Amino acid sequence: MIGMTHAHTAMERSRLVAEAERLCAERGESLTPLRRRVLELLIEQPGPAKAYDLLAALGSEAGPAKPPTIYRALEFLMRLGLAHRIESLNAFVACDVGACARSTIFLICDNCGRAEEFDAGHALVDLGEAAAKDGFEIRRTMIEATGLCADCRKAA
Amino acid sequence: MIGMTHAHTAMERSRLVAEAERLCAERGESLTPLRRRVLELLIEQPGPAKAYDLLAALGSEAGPAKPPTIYRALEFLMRLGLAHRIESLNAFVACDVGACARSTIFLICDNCGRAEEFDAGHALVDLGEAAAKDGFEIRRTMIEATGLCADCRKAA
DNA sequence: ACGTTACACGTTACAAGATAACATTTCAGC
DNA sequence: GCTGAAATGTTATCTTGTAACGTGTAACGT
Ligand SMILES: [Zn+2]
Ligand SMILES: [Zn+2]
Ligand SMILES: [Zn+2]
Ligand SMILES: [Zn+2]
Repeated sequence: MIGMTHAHTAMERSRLVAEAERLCAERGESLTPLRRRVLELLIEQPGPAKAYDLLAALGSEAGPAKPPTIYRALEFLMRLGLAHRIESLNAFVACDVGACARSTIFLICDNCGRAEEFDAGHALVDLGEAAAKDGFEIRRTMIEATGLCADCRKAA
Repeated sequence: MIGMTHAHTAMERSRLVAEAERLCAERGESLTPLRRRVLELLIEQPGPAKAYDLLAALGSEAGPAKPPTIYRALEFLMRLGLAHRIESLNAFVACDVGACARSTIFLICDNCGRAEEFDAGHALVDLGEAAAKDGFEIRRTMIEATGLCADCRKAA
């Protein structure tokens, strides 16, 4: 179900979309109406969105859109770093910090289901160095931590 | 396809299984023939194994086993930390370092597909501290990094 | 203007991954 | 032997993701 609450203010939302426009222009890619609509849907979500829920939300009177529609749009957005896939949830989120192409860190609340995109400072560097000692060259790192968010901790 | 090569020597394999026996005894859980067989299958794999490939490998003349069979065994093994799920691959591996229940780090080679379980030292601690500053209490962390393993780097 | 190419998007069909619900077996403890 | 809990078997279904091919459209060189 695609909810009514919003994770971002209207101002933040338009900032994110404007930022996406700028990035696409810079890269010579086009943020078509469909892609833009999917990005907006993602931004409006209070938390990670499932592909088939997005499909339903995209749909018209003619019924929900077909799977390739949404997966292609998501692939595009992810290629530019405008959206991320949360592997442990099979769900997608709009990038909250500005087009991370290589590595992402999410803190996922077990209680409310929200996913907070996070900048871990040195954690990534340390991991890269540790892996290098082992001969492994990291290209991309995905970190998904689960636990309790600040709000849910207060509530409990 | 479940291959013929082995990621572990026979000695390592029996050590891992013996370790699993010990852990189950300690926890009052039982490593039934089925669960043990699935663990052995995982250990024999050269890399992450897909659930349906394990099913086929489990199968008898009566055809492949049914999905719940393998998913239940995997759930058990994962609950004890004897197996891990690699989210970005929808695949499973035997634990290589001894029953990690809370957090795992994998280095996944884009070229050969192998997944190396890894101990990242301070990376996890740093992440936990950084998240705590944000009010988030981490319970479990999953890290999946992709890149080139030492072998594939040499080959290239 | 015309064909060509590249790209986005539509549509159908299917593959792959996972679980719900209920039946059956097994075996320890009474 | 009976009973209850845990493990396993079985059927059906659900969710998630892709392959393959067709259609529309705009830019490009001729
Ligand atoms: Zn991001
Ligand atoms: Zn929460
Ligand atoms: Zn482990
Ligand atoms: Zn490799």
